[in-house]
Amino acid sequence: MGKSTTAERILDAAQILFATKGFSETSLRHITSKAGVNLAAVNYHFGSKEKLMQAVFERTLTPFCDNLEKQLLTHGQNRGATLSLEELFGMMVSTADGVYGDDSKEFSRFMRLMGLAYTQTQEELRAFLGERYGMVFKRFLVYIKLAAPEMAPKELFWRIHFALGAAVFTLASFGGLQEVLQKDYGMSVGLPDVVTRLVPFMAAGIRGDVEKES
Amino acid sequence: MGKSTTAERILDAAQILFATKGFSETSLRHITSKAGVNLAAVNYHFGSKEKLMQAVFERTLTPFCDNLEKQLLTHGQNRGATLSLEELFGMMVSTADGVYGDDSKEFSRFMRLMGLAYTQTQEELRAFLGERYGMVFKRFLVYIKLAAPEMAPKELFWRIHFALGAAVFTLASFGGLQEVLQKDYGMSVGLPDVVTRLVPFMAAGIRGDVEKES
DNA sequence: GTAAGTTTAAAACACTTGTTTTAAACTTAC
DNA sequence: GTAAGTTTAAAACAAGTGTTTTAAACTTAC
Repeated sequence: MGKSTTAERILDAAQILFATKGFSETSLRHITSKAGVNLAAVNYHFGSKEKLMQAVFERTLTPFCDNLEKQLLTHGQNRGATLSLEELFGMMVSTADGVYGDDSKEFSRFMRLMGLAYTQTQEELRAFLGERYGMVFKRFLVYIKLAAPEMAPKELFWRIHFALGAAVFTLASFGGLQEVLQKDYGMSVGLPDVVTRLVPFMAAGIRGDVEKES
Repeated sequence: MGKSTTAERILDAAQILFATKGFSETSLRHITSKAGVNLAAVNYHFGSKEKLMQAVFERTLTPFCDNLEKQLLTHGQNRGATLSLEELFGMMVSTADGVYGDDSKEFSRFMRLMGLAYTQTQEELRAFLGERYGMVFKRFLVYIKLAAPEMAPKELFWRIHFALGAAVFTLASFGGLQEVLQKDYGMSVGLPDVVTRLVPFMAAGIRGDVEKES
């Protein structure tokens, strides 16, 4: 365990603390003390707390997006047919799996981090993520449109955000929900369990297996 | 505008600032300066920042829950048949409508506040809300269970939270999404428009018009 | 071994935070 | 008018924040 560099240990500690307590609620002194390094080291390696936050996201978001795009291109070209919604969302899940290996705890942690990035008001961080990864997101949206071609753009727009909300909200509050489920139902669940339920929910909602009653 | 009491002006300012910036990111000095009152007034009337947060939620959550329960009881007894998911969610919408009148901006703001209460790590606030409004929430869950009787409890638990996430996320970021829709699609929508799309989405997702593929 | 880069220790900086206190002024009710 | 309650002003408190600086020690590469 002594092999990791100071910068890596800072990133590890920061990722854990950010995910569990939020950004504003986590201090640099808390991070460095958990990492077992000196306070000055964080500014030496990253420059500021803001840049440290960006580095935490960059470290795992970059390989994730690279892998996802690779998968999208190959699967999109191999078969002339369009990808289904389930296949698209499943692709994201398997990509995340590939990046995180079987360390589902780290995966869960980063998912919560993504939720916080959306929910928490961190203007600079949001700008950074948008500028850096916005294109990948938009390219993914194109595939979703292809998977639901008969739907009006306006309707699809809202349904995508409904589905996105379901995912972000659930993953962001995953820890809390886990506790409730344990206490009230006496059941325990892991993140993969939830994700496999989440994907069909999103797909069904977007596809809209809804018969109008009015 | 000079009619409102000091306590009310503090609550108003706090509600707006909490909703837009989050809890930790909003200082008491920011609140009191926006409210145009003295800093000491907040501790005089509420005791602490934590109690102020609770008071903000209590002010609008209490009438909402009271009205909802009243509606649930009358509609549940009048007809022996169970209420459908669409009817249940529609009941929440009309209850919110009744409490907030046509001030859709305040409604949207409070929805975002509810989202933050779930997402943001505020242990004391979560405990307070659970203790104070947990029963109403559970009673509502019973009606949902009756509307989807054939589903496993665990599965239903998660689908409810998926649907909840879709609602909270969408309504909370309604203002931002409206802008995007206007800019990218040249379309404008009102809150009722979105709600009428949201209710079927939630109902379809929970009911689970999904065929298992594994 | 020398130089460059890294890490630590300790302290200080300027600033913000929630909270409390003091005294004076104001409002309301009886 | 007196008393109780309210609100303000201003200041201080103790604690925590991100950031910077200093000097010394350590590691690595050439």
